[in-house]
Amino acid sequence: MSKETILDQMKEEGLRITPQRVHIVELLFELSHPTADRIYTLMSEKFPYVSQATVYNTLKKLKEIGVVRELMDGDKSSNFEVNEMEHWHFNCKVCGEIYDLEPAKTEALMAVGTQKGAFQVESYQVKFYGICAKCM
Amino acid sequence: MSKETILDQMKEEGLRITPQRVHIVELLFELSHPTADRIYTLMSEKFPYVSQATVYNTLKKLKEIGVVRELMDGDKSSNFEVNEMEHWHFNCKVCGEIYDLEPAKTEALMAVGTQKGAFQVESYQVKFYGICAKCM
DNA sequence: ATAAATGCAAATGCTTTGCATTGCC
DNA sequence: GGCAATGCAAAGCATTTGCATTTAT
Repeated sequence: MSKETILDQMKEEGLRITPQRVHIVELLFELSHPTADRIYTLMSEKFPYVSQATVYNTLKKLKEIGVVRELMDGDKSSNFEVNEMEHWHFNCKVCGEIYDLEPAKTEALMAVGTQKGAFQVESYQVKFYGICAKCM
Repeated sequence: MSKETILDQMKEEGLRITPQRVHIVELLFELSHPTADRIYTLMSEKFPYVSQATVYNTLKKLKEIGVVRELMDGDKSSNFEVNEMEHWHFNCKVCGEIYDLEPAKTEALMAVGTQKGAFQVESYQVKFYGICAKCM
């Protein structure tokens, strides 16, 4: 997915293309799993008067139209990423970095989810925790 | 794991056994993946002056000594469970209920986590989202 | 006796909301 | 021109913290 694809998608969904929104999309491509606050901080360099509300609301809309995913990890603040092809995540407990991993066969996972035959699985989330190479 | 096991574990770790804590442990066995607030509400029936701080702090300590697990799902408040044998979860998006599932072969999952040979995986989390039988 | 746990209230941190103003389409 | 997006401030919610009092050991 490219910046242009996302902007097109936004137009299709009736969202307006503002300079702030364009820059949020750009930052989503430049950064690795940024938080809303990290985006806000970097936004401020280019748009000194940008508000957190704009960042949060924009990310929410982008999530709603399906071009952005939110990675939620409880008490910590959410991380965001462009909704590319499916993948899993590895969270380093030392540096906090989030790494992308190739997914295992999804059919196998879905089968687990559907065990007992009573669950209509729409999605699942797999997250690994540990220590990354840099921190070992 | 039984209530007594947990209380023993608490003593071993130097935690004091108070009536409030005993009841929190009992509720953890009676309820299905309760939130801190749900525990607090039910606590109030038996201990009208219990505070949220007591519930939150106790759950935190129980987590620290490893007898309780916290299921975190982002913006929503956390759910808690006794740390029994490993299992996965299914979240129903209609009723919000959390169901326990048998885990698939963990070795396979660990292997995915260790792909690229650079991650020391300590734990992982698998969660399914969808609609449960009751809600279909 | 003493160190930890409790209850209360205030504080925190992330995110959302209300509202007047601005600016895309 | 009309309606959505912005910026600002205030509100919301879950959770944590400080502190004086109580209580388990």
